[in-house]
Amino acid sequence: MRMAKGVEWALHTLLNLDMAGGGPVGSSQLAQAHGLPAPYLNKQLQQLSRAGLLASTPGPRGGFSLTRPLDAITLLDVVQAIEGDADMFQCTEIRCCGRIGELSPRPTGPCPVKNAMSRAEASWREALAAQTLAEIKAELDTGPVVGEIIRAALR
Amino acid sequence: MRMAKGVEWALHTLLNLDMAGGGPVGSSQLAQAHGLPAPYLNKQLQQLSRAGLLASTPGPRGGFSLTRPLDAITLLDVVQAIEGDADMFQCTEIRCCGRIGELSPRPTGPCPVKNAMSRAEASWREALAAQTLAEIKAELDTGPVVGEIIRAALR
DNA sequence: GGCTTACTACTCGGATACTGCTTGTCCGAGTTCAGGGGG
DNA sequence: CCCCCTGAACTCGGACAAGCAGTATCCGAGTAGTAAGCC
Repeated sequence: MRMAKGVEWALHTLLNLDMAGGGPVGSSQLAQAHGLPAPYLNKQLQQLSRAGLLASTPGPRGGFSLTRPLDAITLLDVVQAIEGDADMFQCTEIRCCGRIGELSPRPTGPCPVKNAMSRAEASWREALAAQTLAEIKAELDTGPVVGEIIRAALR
Repeated sequence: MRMAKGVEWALHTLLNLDMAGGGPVGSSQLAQAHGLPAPYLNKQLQQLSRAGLLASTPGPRGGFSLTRPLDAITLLDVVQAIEGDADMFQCTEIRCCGRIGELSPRPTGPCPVKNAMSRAEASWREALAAQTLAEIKAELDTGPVVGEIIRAALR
């Protein structure tokens, strides 16, 4: 149950894109900024694009750009864009299989085990949705110099 | 980011063991109860045993038995026993790599991205720790007949 | 000199191999029980 | 009749393959910019 690395990459890349100043930035430059494999980062950015977080402009001087400010992007948006929105606990209804399944009457209500796990998962998603990238940027930002450095790294 | 099936298997098996009445039950019988592959379920039960949730008795008439009542077992105990206690978001400190890492001074505090993800994960763990298996059993239990059926399935 | 047009270079986008982990399986060490033999 | 011993069967425990999702990579489609040719 390890989260994909792409989530970490996407989060840092989104923060960098905000610093870049709005213009489109190519995936190779974004990859160089953190020493990531460019083609694979590109794949993740495409998923962010499909989710509506990024806009992609083809051609020279093209690249990816944010579609909305950081305070309108939550951690949940990014996680769902990269990982998908499937539950991490997937009930396979084993209560209906095997000898117990044969001997018991078919259950009517939903599986209580699944319910309990879903409740916990919901509070995780809630916490993710409560965090915007703007808040993270505020923790990260130590001065105007940082912006200059990132803009230089993305050149 | 899919949770291992072993968690679902372990949860149902723990509930069944409680119904069985305290005596040790072999892994093959527990597997037959839900139509699961016996050797692999055995592997999971060993992990529960190492975590202290189960006691294993070897030899004929041996098997696994609960070490404490269901109201002293939380979902978190089971998840940690099967999945391990590693964070699902693992920060690889990419902020220190690539051009940004070279141009920026080495950061002093912890990574804000990691902090934010850890906060969400903590609330997930909190929710897991707040749910005991006894509560799930209460939702599941529809009458004294069910206990009879499960005891019959484990014979 | 200005406009059109063809070309080039650069971007994204999806299709294609590779790796590590989850899943599934097997066989050996240890223990209890049962049965037979002896006292 | 009771006790001891030997054997066998059954259990857990860890070591060994297979499948699949995540990881990494490559090449093609499309577009903007540019430069040359023509009016």
